[in-house]
Amino acid sequence: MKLSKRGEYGVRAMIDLASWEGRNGMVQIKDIAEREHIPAKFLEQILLTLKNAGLLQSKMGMGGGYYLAKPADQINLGHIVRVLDGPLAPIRCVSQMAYDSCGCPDEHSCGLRMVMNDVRSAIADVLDRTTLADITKRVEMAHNMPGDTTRPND
Amino acid sequence: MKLSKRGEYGVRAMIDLASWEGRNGMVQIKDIAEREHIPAKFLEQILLTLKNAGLLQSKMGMGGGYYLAKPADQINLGHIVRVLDGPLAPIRCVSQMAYDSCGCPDEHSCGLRMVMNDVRSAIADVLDRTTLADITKRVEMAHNMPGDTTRPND
DNA sequence: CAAAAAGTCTATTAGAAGACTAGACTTACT
DNA sequence: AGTAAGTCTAGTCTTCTAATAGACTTTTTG
Repeated sequence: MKLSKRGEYGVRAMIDLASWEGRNGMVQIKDIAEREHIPAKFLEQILLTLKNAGLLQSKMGMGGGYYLAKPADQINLGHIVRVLDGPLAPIRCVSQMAYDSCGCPDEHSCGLRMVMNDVRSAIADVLDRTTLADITKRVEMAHNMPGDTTRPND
Repeated sequence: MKLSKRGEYGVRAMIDLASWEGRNGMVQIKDIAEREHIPAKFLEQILLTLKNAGLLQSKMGMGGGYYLAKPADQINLGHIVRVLDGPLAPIRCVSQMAYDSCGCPDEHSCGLRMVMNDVRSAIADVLDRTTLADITKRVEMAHNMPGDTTRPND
């Protein structure tokens, strides 16, 4: 159940980009790489993928860089993660974007499928409802008031 | 965000085992392997792991086999998946059982961490609340009444 | 126009993880 | 003794991950 480095770096970069929205959001790869501690060449690939998926735009040449293709409140994390890490579904037989039979005799009465469908929904609920704007807002709040914003479990 | 084959096979096998609870729940590896279409040698390893984790018990020799170490309503899927696939957390900095710093300057105000913590909770909520007994009940119900028990998305 | 500063694109690679497979060994029943 | 189970260790083959390298294109600016 884990997010790859590509996914992690991609989301980090998008959050970084979102934080520059408004005040001329043009940002260079190497600046993001430095701030977020991401290998620049790897980040390059990731941002390109995100661009091809329509989530980013860019400008070449001096003074160029990347910027969000849409306002931060219209980009959700589900989209970003799907582009970089593939389907959210833990198992292909409950995925819409990459459905594949898991070979059980009757999907309708497959116990594993029922639960994994619930898991998929739970993940998608969180990720699809959370926009980059939501995150920058939460980060903002965490800076203002100390106290735990997360509760590690598991 | 995906479940490995080990995890998938393990859960399938446990559900299979649970369905034999009561009527002398002793089942052989190769029977499970056949019913669930799992390579027998691979399943062997998986069941052994599950046994060492205290979720299964077994008996050697003729007439032997595996059976649940506890009643089906006291075994939840979260436990099974953690044993076979490791932490549910998508990223190590929100995992209790395998915490590791993700290297961000301040975890308290890390946007990625906040969201991934929500995801972890969402996954754990589903998996930790669902027992093998719940599943066999749902499967039972699905057999009785047709109609969709799942709603594929994503 | 040349140089520099950006992004673009393709290929390669070292290592790890995933998904098995093989085979020898142990225990228990008949 | 023989057979039917589970136990345990190791090995293999393939795919994926996480980079890295390097050549190329576009744009600005001196």
